[in-house]
Parts: sequence; structure tokens; C-alpha cells
Amino acid sequence: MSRYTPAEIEARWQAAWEKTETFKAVRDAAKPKYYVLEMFPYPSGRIHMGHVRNYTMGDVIARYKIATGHNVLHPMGWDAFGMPAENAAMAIGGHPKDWTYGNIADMRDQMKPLGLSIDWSREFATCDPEYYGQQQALFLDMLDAGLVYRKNAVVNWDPVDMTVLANEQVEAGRGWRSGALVERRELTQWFFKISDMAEDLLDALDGLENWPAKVRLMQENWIGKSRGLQFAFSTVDAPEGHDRIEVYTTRPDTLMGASFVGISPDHPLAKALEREREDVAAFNAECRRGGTTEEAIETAEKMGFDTGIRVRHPFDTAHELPVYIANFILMDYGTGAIFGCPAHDQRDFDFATKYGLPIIATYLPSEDSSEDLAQAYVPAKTETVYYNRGFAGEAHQTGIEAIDAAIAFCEQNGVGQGVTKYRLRDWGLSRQRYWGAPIPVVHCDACGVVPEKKENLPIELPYDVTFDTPGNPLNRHPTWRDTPCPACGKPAQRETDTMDTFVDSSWYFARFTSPRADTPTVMEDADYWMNVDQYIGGIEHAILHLLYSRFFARAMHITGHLPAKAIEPFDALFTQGMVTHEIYLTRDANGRPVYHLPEEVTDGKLADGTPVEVIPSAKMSKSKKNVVDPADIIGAYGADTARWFVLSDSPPERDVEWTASGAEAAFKHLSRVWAISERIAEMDESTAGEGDEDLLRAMHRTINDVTLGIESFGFNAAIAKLYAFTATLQKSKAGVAAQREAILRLAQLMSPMTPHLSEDIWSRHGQDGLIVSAPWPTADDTMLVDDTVTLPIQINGKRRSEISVPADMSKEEVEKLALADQAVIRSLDGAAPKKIIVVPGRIVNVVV
RNA sequence: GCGGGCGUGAUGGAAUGGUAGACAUACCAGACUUAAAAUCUGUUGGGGCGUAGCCCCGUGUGGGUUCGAGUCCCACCGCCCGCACCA
Repeated sequence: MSRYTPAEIEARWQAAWEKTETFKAVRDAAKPKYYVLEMFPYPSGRIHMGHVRNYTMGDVIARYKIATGHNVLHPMGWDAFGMPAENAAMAIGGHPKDWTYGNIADMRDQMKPLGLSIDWSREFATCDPEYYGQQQALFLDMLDAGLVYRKNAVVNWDPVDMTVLANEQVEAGRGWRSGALVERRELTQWFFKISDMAEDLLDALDGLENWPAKVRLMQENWIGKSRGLQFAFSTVDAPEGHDRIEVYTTRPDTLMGASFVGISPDHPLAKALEREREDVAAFNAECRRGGTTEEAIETAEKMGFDTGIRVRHPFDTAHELPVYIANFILMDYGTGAIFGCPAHDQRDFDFATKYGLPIIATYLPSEDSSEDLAQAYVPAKTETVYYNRGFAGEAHQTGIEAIDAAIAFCEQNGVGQGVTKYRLRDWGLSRQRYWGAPIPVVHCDACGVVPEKKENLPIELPYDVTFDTPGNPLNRHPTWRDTPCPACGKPAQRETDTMDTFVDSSWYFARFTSPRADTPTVMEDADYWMNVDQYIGGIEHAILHLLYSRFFARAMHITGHLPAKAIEPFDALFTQGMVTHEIYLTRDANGRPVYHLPEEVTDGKLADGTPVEVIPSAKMSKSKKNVVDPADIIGAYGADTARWFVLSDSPPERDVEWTASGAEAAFKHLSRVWAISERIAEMDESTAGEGDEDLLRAMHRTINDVTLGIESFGFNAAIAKLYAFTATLQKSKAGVAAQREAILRLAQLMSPMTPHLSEDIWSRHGQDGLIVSAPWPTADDTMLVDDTVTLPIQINGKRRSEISVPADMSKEEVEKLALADQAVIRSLDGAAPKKIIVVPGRIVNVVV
């Protein structure tokens, strides 16, 4: 008997799909469209199991949607700009462009054997001038629409390499190459006005019903809408022009507990003092050490500097508070200045304790509570507390009520006003790097900052650059910067900053609808294919990429590049987990870990018998030697096995651990299905059988369960049902007609996961056409209902017995039967039951 | 530090608030075989007793809601993701 040979089968069916252009997406008004998209990959050079899992999930959806009569768009491209290409050029020489396109070619070659239903005719890379030229056009339109502007912002500055560092290039406050202590330095940069859309981006989250609730919540918190009071303290002994300090607070009800005012080291007053006073300059310099991330700032030791300046309390001008410069106050949020209320904020409490400032409670749990606090008293805003120093509202009220009352009181008395603020900051898109889309503007001595003319696009990156010294090669290129001013024609200089790679990935989904057009999009295509019906990618993109894409879709609508319906570009979102693998390690003489490849380890030991430590479920990483190369798996077992396994072993939103035994098992299972198919194909046509009805009932049940499983992303559960049905079919003694029906439906149900094997079975049994084009099987509802059901009987909520009853038996009769059950009689011991709960078709619970 | 999530046998996991552990791995046993591999079949959460049966415990820890909680609520512990220049 012949054997399951995936290498041969898979090549054959991939050729067949290519020949018939099965996956080429063409607009067809007669069919419902379906756009499925997985987050496109960065072309690192090798695909990994995470990619296989991500694209297989999308492929299952795409193939299922094809089978259910949809016109499916399933494209693929490359997120091709970014730092790794420049790092490679620095580390191993060569050019980012060559490195990137080489990687793309390699990865495409590794992806094609997976048999994905991708329309490769739409492929593009974000580093193609055809793509980033259209992106430059979008930028100019957004500039024109007032959605782009320039302002100063801080960057990580490496004072030795004299270059800007990315956050990931700052390790423990030092530059990764130079080892120098990093400083925060201001630079003029380009920004998208995403904060203008904060309210809409927040409100529209409610409409994203098919997004995970956790992602919507994360975005809501990121946008961070708050209602508070903005007011000014008048200053005493401050430099000229600083007679007021504007502060913003979300807790105006604690105003009577204010014991200091804190300003950011980047606050205009701090900067003014810095120019005149060495001690302030030294403190501010100290504060500016370290990276720019919020994490670095918030975890740094809290430091304050008493400026000697005082402010007057707005309710009691005789009462003066000290003004501190504090390293934990962000200039980007609010006004860059706060008042500290140590009694009700742990950070302020620690600060007050450190600098000997008073701790004044404004509210307490009750009237007889002590005012001496060992730590900040921070109850939930919904809790009712006693205001011992309240000035607005009731003595007993919740924080929410007190805040509203305080804002109203302050507005009436001319102390500031209630304002709404957002945590969301504008999106800085400038990067002082080569391998990105050039920002298409020109700096002219006479005209200032001038947008490039659209007919001059794309502004292409020069190829003749070197990476032997740190910094942006565009800055030191001999001629690239020189260009006539688009306005006056006199010699001028190009902007050398390039765009953040998040810009590239914020509209690629729209470009896929008309990837070769000489405008960013074509309205007819965008209107037909948008929105993305199902978007699939990693949870790590929950905030930035998805929020930026939502902003960009709105901006593209405003500038006429997307229809109104596409301002929320992703109708449904699914966030999938990682593929992990055990790490095997031993220790060297100094106790440092030495990692070992999986193939070096058998039964927990190395070849020489040394036992290894095993770390389970670890993210795949080359340095930890726990990477499994999909090419090796496809070579050994075929793509269908790899696809089947990555879906079978864990729910798709969770991590899945790659195990050699699991892959082996997947392969065995597919071999078994293939063998069953062969056996049925060779059955004598006249063979009579028994149990046709049972087999067909199981088949319809499986059609139902697998369909629901695919539609709800329950791929692992769907696969469990397919395992079970395969076992049923294998043991079945049914006649040839029923068995043939069963194997054909099984092949169809498996086809989204194992498309090659399914095509092979389809053709082996003489079916016309390709299985990929065959309509999805439907379950016969009458075959799904059983005549009798088994009801578990609980006594006090614990299962003690069960009864078998007709499915349509009345509650009363079920109750009678339950009371006649031996276990129930025994526990009742002659007494009457307190209560009987009968849930029809589910359970009986007797309370004794 | 802040925001979000997750936690179930030896392992991955299943379970619209209704029989916890489906399905798979691993292990063990059996069939076939001279033998092994392959294949097939079966057992397996822990503990106990008077062992065809029955009882107790069990979904990170502690509490709560409910006739009934892996599932809902609160607190804690551990791990993971994000924190605006990694992609």
C-alpha cells in the first residue's frame, strides 16, 4: 500500500492553485467581499513559527470564506523599513536596500511552500519607491489639511557617538555602542496631530464590537481622557514673566491639602532659572540623564529641588507653598506643573517625607479618623468619605461628587476652570535615520519650510551612502540635500529626517486594495474592498500600531483617499499568541547558562549524559537556541503538518509550545486520514455495511462543531472534533456510500487547515474541480438532535448520579424520576428535598 | 512605577454559571512480531475504604455571590504584553 507523501502532494496542488489563479482577487459586485489580513512581517530573512501560526490562522479564515461564497482578498507585503537593515550594514557591511530585498526574496521562498491562499500579485514592500512615494503624497495632503506640524521634542542623545538613539538602543541609561550616559535633548521634529482626534478615537472604540475588549480598554486608557481643574498659582520672587504657574489637577477637591508645587525640569520656569543659576542647571542636567521612556522616568529615583520660589494658595494668599523642580513631572502631560497633595497620593507622600513637607489630609474615612497618616489615604473615587478640609459640596461625599463640586466652586470664585485633557500625545514621526521614507519638505533660507511638489515625488533615498560612522548618512551625503526651493527656485536643502516606520504600517491595508495605482488609493477599489473584515496579529500591537492606523484612516478620509466607512479600517481584530519552545541549558564553571539546541538533548540529557535544565514555554530566540525553523519542519513532515500542529495544540489567542512529539503526532494523524481515504477508495462498491446512520450522525455533528469552531476562532477545539470524527470513521463498519460521504466531508472540513491533503483526497475520490472552490458542507439539523439525553443529578451541587430521559420530557416528570434515583433516596433519608432545580437538557440539582 | 492580560493532571489544553480534565502529548500495559520499528487496543488528577462499589480532596492563594463557580466579584502571589524612536 502506498504512503502519504506530502512533498509530492503539496507541490502538485500549489501548482494547480497557481495555474487556475485561484487566489487572485478581482472586484466582483455580484459576490460579497471578504478582506482578511494578517499583520505583515518585517523581512528579517527567516520566517519563524510565529509567522506560520499567524498566516495559517488567516489562511483558515480566507479558505473558509472562499468556501462559503465570498470574494476574498488575502494579500501579503513587507514592513521593510527600519533599524535592523542599518544595523546589519554597520555590523556586516553591505547596503540596507540590498540586505532588505535579499531578505524579502528569501522569506517569500520560505512562505510559498506553506500553501497560503495569498494573492501574490498584490505584494509590495514599504521600501519600494512606488509605495513610499505615495506615502509622501499622503504626507503632503495631511500637511495641507493641517494635520502635520513641527515642534520641539526630546530624544535620547548619545554624547559620545553624537547621535540620536532609539529607546531599545538605550540599555540601563547608557548608549548600546558607546556605553555613554544618555541625555535627553530637544530637537525640532515633525508631528501628526493625533491628539485633535482623541475624542473621536475614544468614542469610536464602542463601535468596535469585534475587537477584543482588552484591546479597546488598553486604547481607552492610553488616550486617557480626564476631567480636572486648570488654574494658576501666583508666584513670589519668581523671574520676570513667571508671575503665574498654571497647574492641572484631576483632584481639585484636595486643594486644601496642597503642600508644594512641582514643575517639570523642562518647564519654562525651570529653564529660565537654569539660565541664571548653576545649582538649578546642575539639578536639571541630573534630571535629563537617562532615556526618554516613561518607564525610565517613572522608575527613576524621585528627586526634587527647592527653587526658593514660593506661590500663594488661591484660597488663602497668606499661605505660601514652595516650588520644587521634580524629575517625575512630565512636560508633555497637562501643563508640566502640579500641586502635590501628600495625604492622598503615595508618590507625593514619599516626596513630602523625603523633603520634610507637611502632610495635610483633606478627607478621611470618617469623622473620628486620625489625621496622622502612615501612608497616603487613596480610596476609590466612588467611595463616600468625610471631608475634614472640604470647601465645596457636602461633608460626606464621594470623590467624584467632591471633584465636581470643587470645579464648580472654583469656576464661580474665579480660580481656574474645569477642563478636559487627554494623556494621548501627538505622534512624532521624525527619525534621524537613513532607512525610512524621506519627509518631502525643503528648507529654504528665504521661504522657510516648503512642501515638495507632488510631481517631484517620490523623493528617493540615495543609494551611495556609507554606514561607517554614526549618525544619519543623509546629513553627510555630498549632494542629496541640494535642491531648488519648490516655492522660489533658489538653492535650498532637503529635510534629512525620515518617517517613523509606524507611518508605513498605518495605511498598507488601504494600499493593498489598489497596490499599483499612481495615487495612494483608488476610490472604487477602496470602496469595494474596505474595510478589513478580519485583521490578525500580535497583542504587542494593541496600542500603537492599531491606534495610529485608526488615526491614519481618518486622515486619509479627510484628504479624500478613503471612503467615510473606512475610518475604522478593521471591522474585526484577533490577537494571536506566540509560538514558544523549551529552552535547554547547562551551567559553566561560573554558573552562567550555556544553551543547547533541541536536537542535542535526549530524555533530558546531553549525549555525554549531563542533565539539562528545562525552561518551558519560552519565546523563541536565536541566542537561547530554542528556535524551530519552519523550513526544517516542512522538509520533514510537509506544510500541512506544520499548519495542523500550530493550530491544534492551544487556543489561538494563547501561546502555543512547539514540541517535536506534537509535530510527529500531527504528521501521524494526517497519514492516518490519508490511509483511511485509500482504504475507502479501494472498498468494493457492493459492500453492504452497518451503522450508516451512526456514522452520518457523527458526520453532521462534526460539520456543525467545526463550522462553529472556525467562525469563533476555536481552531484547537475544531481540530479536537476532527480527531474524534476520524477515530469514528476509522472504526466504522458502514457501507461504502456512507464512508465515501464521510471521508469527503472530512476532507472539506480539514481543507482550511490542511489544504493540500484535502485536495488530494478530493481528487482521489473522483470529485470534479478543486476542493478549495467546493461549497462548504452544511449540517442537517435533524441529524443533530438526539432522542434521549443523559442528565447528571447533583445533590447540593455535587454530581452524585445520572438518569437517561427522552429529550422532550417535562420538568415535572424529570423531577419525579430524579427523586426515584437511588443516590437521591439515600441522601434524602426519608426527608423532603428543600428545593429541586431542573435545567431542561442540562442538569438536575436536589438541595437536601 | 503605570496600563492590560493570563494562571486547570506529568505536559499543551477542553468545559453558553450546570457531569472538571474533551482532544492531543508523555508514561505504562496489551495485541501483532523471532525481535525492534511501525500500526492497533487499553489504563492514567490526588488520597482513602469494607475495592463490580463508595467516600473525601482538587482549576495559583485567601475570601465573597449563587441551588450550583475553572467561569462572576474583591484582595493577594506568580508569569506575560505595552509604556509613545524595536517591529
